[in-house]
Amino acid sequence: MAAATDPAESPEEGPGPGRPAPPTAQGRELRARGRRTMQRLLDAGAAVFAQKGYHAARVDDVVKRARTSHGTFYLYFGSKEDLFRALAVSVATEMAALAAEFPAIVPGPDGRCALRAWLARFHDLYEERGAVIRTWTEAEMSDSEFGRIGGSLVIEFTARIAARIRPAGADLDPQVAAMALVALVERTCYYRATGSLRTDRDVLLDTLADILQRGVCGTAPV
Amino acid sequence: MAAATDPAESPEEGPGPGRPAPPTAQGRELRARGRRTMQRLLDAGAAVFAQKGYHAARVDDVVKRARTSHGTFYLYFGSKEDLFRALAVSVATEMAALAAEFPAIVPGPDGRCALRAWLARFHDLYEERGAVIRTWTEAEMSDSEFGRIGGSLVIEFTARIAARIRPAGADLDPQVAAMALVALVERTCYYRATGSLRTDRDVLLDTLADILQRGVCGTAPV
Amino acid sequence: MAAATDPAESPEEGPGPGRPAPPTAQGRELRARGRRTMQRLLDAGAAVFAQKGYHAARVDDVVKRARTSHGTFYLYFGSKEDLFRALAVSVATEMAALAAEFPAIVPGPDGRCALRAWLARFHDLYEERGAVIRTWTEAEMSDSEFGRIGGSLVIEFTARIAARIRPAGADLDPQVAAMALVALVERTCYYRATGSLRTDRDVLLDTLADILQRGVCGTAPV
Amino acid sequence: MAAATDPAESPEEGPGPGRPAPPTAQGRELRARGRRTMQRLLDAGAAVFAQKGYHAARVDDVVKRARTSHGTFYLYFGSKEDLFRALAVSVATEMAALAAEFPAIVPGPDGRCALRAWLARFHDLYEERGAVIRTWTEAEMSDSEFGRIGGSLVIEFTARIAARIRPAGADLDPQVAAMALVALVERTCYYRATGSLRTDRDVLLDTLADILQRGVCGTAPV
DNA sequence: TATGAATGAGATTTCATTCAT
DNA sequence: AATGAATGAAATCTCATTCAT
Repeated sequence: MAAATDPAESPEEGPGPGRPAPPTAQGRELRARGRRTMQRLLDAGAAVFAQKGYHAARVDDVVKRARTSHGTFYLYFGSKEDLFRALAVSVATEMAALAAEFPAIVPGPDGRCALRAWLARFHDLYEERGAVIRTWTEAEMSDSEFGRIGGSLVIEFTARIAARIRPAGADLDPQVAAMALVALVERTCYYRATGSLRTDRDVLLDTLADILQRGVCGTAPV
Repeated sequence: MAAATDPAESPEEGPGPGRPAPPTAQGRELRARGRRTMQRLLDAGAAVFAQKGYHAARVDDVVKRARTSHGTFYLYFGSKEDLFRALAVSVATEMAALAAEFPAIVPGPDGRCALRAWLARFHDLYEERGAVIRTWTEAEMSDSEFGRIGGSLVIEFTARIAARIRPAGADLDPQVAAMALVALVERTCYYRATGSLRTDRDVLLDTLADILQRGVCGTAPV
Repeated sequence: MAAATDPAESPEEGPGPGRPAPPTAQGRELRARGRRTMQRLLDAGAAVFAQKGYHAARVDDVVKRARTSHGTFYLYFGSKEDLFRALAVSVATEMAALAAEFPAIVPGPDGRCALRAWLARFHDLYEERGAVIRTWTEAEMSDSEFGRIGGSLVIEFTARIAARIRPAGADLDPQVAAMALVALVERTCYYRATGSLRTDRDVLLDTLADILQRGVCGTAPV
Repeated sequence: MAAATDPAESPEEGPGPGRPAPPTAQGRELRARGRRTMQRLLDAGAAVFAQKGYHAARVDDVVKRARTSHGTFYLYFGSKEDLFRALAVSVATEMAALAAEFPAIVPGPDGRCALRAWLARFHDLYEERGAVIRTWTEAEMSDSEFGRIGGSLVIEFTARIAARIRPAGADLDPQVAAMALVALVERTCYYRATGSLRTDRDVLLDTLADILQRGVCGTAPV
């Protein structure tokens, strides 16, 4: 025989409505040591996700690689998903910045040069950080939140590119053309990163630049 | 770079809105073997909760005592809390039935006899199933749902008793008197069950009957 | 009620016999700052235990509320249990003092008046400090040491009351009667404190005084 | 595309070399009822993998949707992976057949018409069966066996296309160009299938045909 | 005196697979 | 040919306590 408890619930410490949100250290100020540990976890996470994929990656793998403990992991990240999100947001930010600098596609050697330079930047960024992006594709299948992040990244990335394509390829649907461009560039980099495409970096970049300039402008380069 | 997944979600199998609710076997039809296993888990749960209390009880203790596995446990109960709730609801039902049969408190030997008989039934039920009730008191402190179950049990139990007390103790507040009665009877049985009160069952019952009859009717028995 | 002693006087009552006492600051001399910190921890502990119960209370909750750190907590208390014991001993002391002043239950308006005054003191003490007692009930279940403290608190408290009841209710078993009295008073205050019983303080006290005087003396009050 | 073979003809392609083949019914002769059950499992598997992805898909989901039991599942498939492989091999076969019919990319309206017709076939096949391909991408990441199957699917598919591209785009690296083509077509269909790209089917096909014809031949269509 | 960081044992829960009928 | 029940290894996460400064 029991009675109702006091309904009053920690009024001054709730970080928001709903569930109390795990007390991660991400919001707190961190000392030098803490920042180092967190960075070790981020690096280890990137490596493990890249190697095994999101689902097969074990928190145990991450903490072993970061030479720390489970307890410490959960001091900095509320969950495996939380760590992944931190990595993903960081990559998404860099990607958005890159998209903002996409050059207008114009005929001629100058246009080709600018386009190739941008493609090189994309390629190198993808080579360095693409593991997270590839993992993303996997993670999103089952998880709803990732889907939204991932989907909106593609959409935003594409929208920025579409804005630059418009003037050039007047007869193409700019949204579709931009999406096609993204598809083309992202997947070829993906194939090269995963080993399906064994080609020299410069050959790939040249080919992509050619195809894009021709495909959008409808002219052979020079 | 990823894109949004198909938002369509298993349309024909959702058991309700919100979270999908763990696929416990409690709703399903069970064969003889399954029913036996479930009963073993219920019995083991009652014993372990009684011995260690809700928080200290480990699912591991329960499955060991029921000679089965963790996997099987979660086949029948969605969580430790779920098992406890099943036990609690069962006890609450018995308690409510007992409350419904509370006799009017009236002076004289017949009234005392009926009252003592009811007290004996309560005492024996408490001795047999009280472990869950005691655990309840513990569990409710931290858990909100239990609080509601427990609180409403006390309130309902008390209300039924209050209805029977009214005619007799005209000068007492019936709600308070009923609550006092419940407090008195439940706690003395509790003290006896936990060993704080080392008294013969019959002495306890006689004393309780005396105090109640006098306290409500204001007359010495006989 | 573990013959309650002032914690300041018993630096040797460590976590158990045999083991070395934890290096807490409870025995040491404390400067003004230290005393303030310790008091903050005690206050925070009382609040958190009351709100969440013993098991659900986190050391983290306590140190956050006391605006200090984990490290500091363990400077003053050897463990979570140690903090709770400090609070419990303090309440036990007050309870023991109150029990010592329990008035003999006698018929007539003077007896009723004295009884009601004592009940009021109990009620108000319970309202202020009862949270620890309620938590106690929970902690008892799983922890053996508390069980002994808690059980002996009730036993000692009851014994003191039993000594005062004897003359009055000659035909009742005094130990049982005293235990019944404790049960009745403690639980009704509990129900009121937790919200199961929504009654005016004075109505509750009047009803309790009536029931007790009648129940023990067998006479209607005046 | 792991030189795709009809599963009915290859009963010996077990779970791996060395290990004994699981006692599935895939190699056995099946009566009408057995074939129906197996088909139900295949259909259910396709649906569940498409909806949840490989890792998040539960054997339980599959058997529920197929209205059968776990026991039955393992009568027909040695493992969850085994079911997925059966689906994948079937899709791979269709894809290989489609690749074999890729038309040479040539300038002019006839070339464009043939190209567009092939793209339409690809698009519709992807719409119908692409869920498995998308899942593949996910499964690849963590599982080594799939990695090989998936990678070789792309490689074979691309090689077949490369053979047809060579004559046309003489100045492009044919392997890279073919891979680019595959990337472009597969991903845009993917984006449309997953909802990131909301465009009319015909607009997409027209744009793709334009880009490809221009990109490979370097001429504006007509 | 104080503290942020680190720890790791141990708790709950999941789910592919096997068993017995 | 079919199935409900059982399994247990392995995964995620918690939190009282200790450490290093």
